[in-house]
This record gives sequence, structure tokens and C-alpha cells, in this order.
Amino acid sequence: MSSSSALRFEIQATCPETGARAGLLHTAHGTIETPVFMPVGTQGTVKGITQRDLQNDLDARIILANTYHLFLRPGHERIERLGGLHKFMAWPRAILTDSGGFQVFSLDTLRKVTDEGVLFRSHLNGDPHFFTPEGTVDVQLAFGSDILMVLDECLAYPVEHGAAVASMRRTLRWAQSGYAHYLRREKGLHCALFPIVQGSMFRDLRAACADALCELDAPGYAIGGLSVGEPRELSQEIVAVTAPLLPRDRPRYVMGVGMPDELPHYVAKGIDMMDCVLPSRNARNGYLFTSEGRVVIKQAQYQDDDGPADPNCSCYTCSTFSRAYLRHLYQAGEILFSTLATLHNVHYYLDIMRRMRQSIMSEQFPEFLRSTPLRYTPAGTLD
RNA sequence: GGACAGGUGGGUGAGUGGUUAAAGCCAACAGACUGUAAAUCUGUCACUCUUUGCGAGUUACGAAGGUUCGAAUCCUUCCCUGUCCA
Repeated sequence: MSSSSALRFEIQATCPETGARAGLLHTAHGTIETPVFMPVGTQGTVKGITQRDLQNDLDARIILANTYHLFLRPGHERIERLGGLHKFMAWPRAILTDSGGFQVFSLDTLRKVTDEGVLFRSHLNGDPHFFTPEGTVDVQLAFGSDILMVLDECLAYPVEHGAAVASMRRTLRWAQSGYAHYLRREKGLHCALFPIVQGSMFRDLRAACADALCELDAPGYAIGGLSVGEPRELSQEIVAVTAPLLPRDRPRYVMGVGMPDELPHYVAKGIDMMDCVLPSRNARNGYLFTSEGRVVIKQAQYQDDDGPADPNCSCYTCSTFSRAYLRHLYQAGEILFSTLATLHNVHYYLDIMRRMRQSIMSEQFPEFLRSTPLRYTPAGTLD
């Protein structure tokens, strides 16, 4: 346990067969039951639903927000003046903020990476903003995040080994300098900073990066650089070789995953935390995740279907509305569709995590895992 | 009754002699989406055949005729719609 962190991780049960863990992550804004899925609220909102939905209905314990986006608008200093991000967005539970490292990937035409940091040209107005390992820590401290992420370079796939080496070393240096800066500043603050393992899909680079990052003795570690275009098997493989190299007594976080069926397979590799935009984004695009598989509710086949979106779901959407009504809302472009669909999809993800956690606690995780096999298509995506 | 302006594919609306099965937008249908530039984006969108090729054929721009090598585009008549005047 890192002595300098307010974050405390308590492992309650470990699956003897797979190594999957169930635990408690204690933060200044509540205790998080792990393994946990964290809904993504980039701009201080999980698109489509209210904080009340998230807290009371879905019972999410921690959500993500984004440094790049909130820095640009409304600005970290304003958020700090207004009492911090929790108060600003009226979310009393835990917040993890990504550093902007993902925007290195997603906004690749609007940025330039140097050894010192990342020069972004704002997607809003073109203004230049230089993100450094130290500066991104400062911004996240101004937010008052519970878990901060170091600035990293999220590479696209595929990439040459040589380029991946250089990038990984740069990310490693950023983690070291960012972490040192964090340690100088965090005295008395109740938060934690997670480094991020990079190295593209090269096992040797992942191992080297993980080993070096472990020397930071951080309270938790992330595996980044996945879901960037690689086949899904490869994501699992990289996590399988990387997770065991991270401290057993600290939370392990795989960033940006995944499809519902993939979640248990990450947990089986010793992962405790995940996040993904899929449940919220796909919801808005008419795609529901259900216990019976995908239900593309916008399809014409549902226009007369008076059954619930997912007959095995207890969420407000499924217990109240028909597929026909949801399909109608989508077709009509009604804003309520996004809300109801997001409510369901996020509920579906969180419910998977709750059941998974329960199976670990009751020593039935291997059965749970077998009940959600990975069905890869020839293209390396999931069916 | 008269004078103008019009009638284009599911809707809207470009096109005013040939590269037009007919732009764009909308609708419809399907697909993508993984640390969110996303209530976004992509594809299809007359019919038939096809060895699946930017291939062939058929029908189509209110209706019927006509001019022309060639017509959604020009002419004639008719039908219909809108506005205005009686």
C-alpha cells in the first residue's frame, strides 16, 4: 500500500482459478466496489442522463471526466473557483479524470507531440494549448478529482516497434516527472495519481514500461493504448501479459474497454477497473446491449414489438417502455430516446459488474466467465 | 370568364436540348461506434436481368401529340394547382 495516498484498496476475495479479485476502493468521495465499470462523463456529464439517475437509479460509484475538454471549457480555474468539479457538476461520488492522453489519439490531426508534452490546437477555436505532465496534474488537482491520470501518449494501431519504443519511453518519462510533481503538490489532498502502461501491442515494451512504472510505487495502475484499432484478441493478450506485472495489492485499470462480453475476461486477468463510451454512445445511436444480445432498437423490425427492450432487465426503461415506443422515439428524433437508452445500457453494464463481483465473492466466478464466452468474428471484432 | 406563375422520383427542390435514372436536403432502410470534436458518421435508396464490371434492358420529370440524330428541357392542345383581376 502506498503510504502517501488517500486512496485505499482492500481486496475482499480472489478467484483461485483465474485470479479475478473483488475489492473495495476507498476514496474521499465514497467507497467503490470492484471490479467496477466507470461510465464516461467527458464534459462533466454522462451524456443523456442526470446525476440523479446515475446516483439513485444506476448506483454508479465513480465516473470519468476529461482534462482536455474541461480545461478548454469551462476551464479548470473556473471549476476550482466554483468549488471543484464535484460541486460544479453536483456529483458527490468519486471522479476519475483522464489526462488528455486519449485526445493525443482521437484528435491526432490537432496536436503535436514533443518530448516536453503535447501541443493541442483547440478543436473549438484553434487556440494552442501546451499540455505537460506537470500541467495536467495541476489541472486535475484544480478539478479536485479523486483519481488523476498521468499524461500519456495513446498510440494508434498498428505502429512500428521503433516508434513504439520511443513513444513508450516518452510516456514513461512523463509519468515520472508528472508523478514527482504530483508528490510535491498532493500533501493533504485526498486523491491519487495513476500511471499508464503503454507500449502498443509489443509484449517486451509493455513489460518494460510496467516494470519501470512500478518503481513509482503508485496507488494504482492503468493499462492504456488499447481499443485503438487492434483485433480484440490482441487487447486481451496485452492485458494478460501486462496485468501480472502490476502490483497485486493495487487496483488495475484497463482504459477504454469494452463490449459487455469482454468485461469478465479482463476481470479474469486481474483487472479491477474499466471505462468505456460504448454503453452511452451506442445508446444514443440506437444500439441497446441486452441479455439476449444486441438489440438495434432503431431497426424497423421493432416498430410493432410491445415487449421490453430486455426482458431480463429491471431498469426504468425496460420496466416501463416497449421496444415499439423506444423505436418510435428514436425515429422521431426525440431527446427522451437518448435518456432511456443510455439509462438502460449503463444499467446493463453496471449490472454485469455487480453480478460478476458477486460471483467472485461467492467463488463462482469461473462459471460466470464461462457463461460469457468471447465470440470473435473473423475480422477480430466481437459478434 | 381573364391575367400571371407553376406542375420533376416517398417529400422538398435543382436542372431549361446531349456527360440526367435526374444534384442537394429530408424521409426510409442497413451498417459503424471501445480512456467521447459523436443526439455523430458511412452506405443503399425506379424496376428487371446480370458471367456482379464505372454491365445490359425497361419504365420515368401532369397527359397526349409534335419538332429534333437526341427532349425533364423547344412547340401545340388538354388537364390540374396557386395568386391576382372581374
